[in-house]
Amino acid sequence: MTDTRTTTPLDETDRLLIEAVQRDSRASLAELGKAIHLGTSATRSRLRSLEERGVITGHTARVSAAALGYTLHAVVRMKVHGALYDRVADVLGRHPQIVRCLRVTGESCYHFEILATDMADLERITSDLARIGSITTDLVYEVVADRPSPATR
Amino acid sequence: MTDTRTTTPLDETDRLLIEAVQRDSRASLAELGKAIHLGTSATRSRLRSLEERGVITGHTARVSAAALGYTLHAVVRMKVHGALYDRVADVLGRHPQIVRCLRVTGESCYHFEILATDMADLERITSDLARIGSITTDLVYEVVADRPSPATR
DNA sequence: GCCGTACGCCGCAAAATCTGCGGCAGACTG
DNA sequence: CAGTCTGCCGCAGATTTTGCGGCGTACGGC
Repeated sequence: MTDTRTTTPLDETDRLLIEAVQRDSRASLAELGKAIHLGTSATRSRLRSLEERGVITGHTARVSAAALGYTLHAVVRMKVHGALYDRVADVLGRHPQIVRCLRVTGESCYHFEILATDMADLERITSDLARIGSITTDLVYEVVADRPSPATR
Repeated sequence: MTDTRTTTPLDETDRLLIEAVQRDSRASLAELGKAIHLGTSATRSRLRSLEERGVITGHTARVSAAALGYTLHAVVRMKVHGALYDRVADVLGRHPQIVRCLRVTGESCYHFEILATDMADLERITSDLARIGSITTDLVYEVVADRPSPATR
């Protein structure tokens, strides 16, 4: 659920800070501060504020799926059967390898991205999905781009 | 391009460390160390090793697209026309709001995820894509799940 | 069995960073 | 013009990071 509270809008400095911390979330406050031309105290208070307002929702490491042993990466589109919408959450709970799930308009009701160690592993997950909707599975050759949301106009 | 160097495989401690730093990449070495039952020195050397081996590819902040002013989130599937494959990189260069691009098997050759401030903004980008392939655009109602790759079996 | 080497972890001390707080300047209000 | 509020600075103590020496275990050669 998206938080729609109305808070102070982001100023240019906030946006620069967001881009800096998207580039390297383990950077020190001094380094982040350099990017926004502020001292460490002000940088810290802005960072805390962005976190508390829900603009920054967390700090995470980007990890190579291949290095973790996932040789397959699939995109699955699904049209849910009948009234089985609430079953989606169950499936997500059962399969942490479903790393992304979007509810969308159009022909398919859901888009999934799945990581799998091999075909059997992938089929184990897709067959579970197929119990609640009709699916189309595409394999990913290459992640061409995966980048942060642009924060500055 | 995926790095396919053969390096030492990940042990259980590496995988625990990966999960810890996926949970909070701004955590201190002491905190991360607690999760893997090691001191700060050992934690640091393992973290550095994972980074150097390309297992951890970076540390980044998760940011709410809505808070940045993106009211629309779209998924676009595209079948490239003729020999226009190399034009995809150009389009990605022109539009930072295309936050994800996957090259896939099947009917569509590419999957994109696009953030837009409004319909006009979205159309500006999709019409650029439409110049190199036939596209299908779905809007995202909700990001149901977006989580890190599972590192432990 | 016994040495030599390599690897991974510990612990230390110095440097860097974080944290909480007081103070100050500019904006806005009555 | 005084009062208040907001946002930034800078300081000092606490915490964290960093680089390095040392130790124990595993492994291979002899």
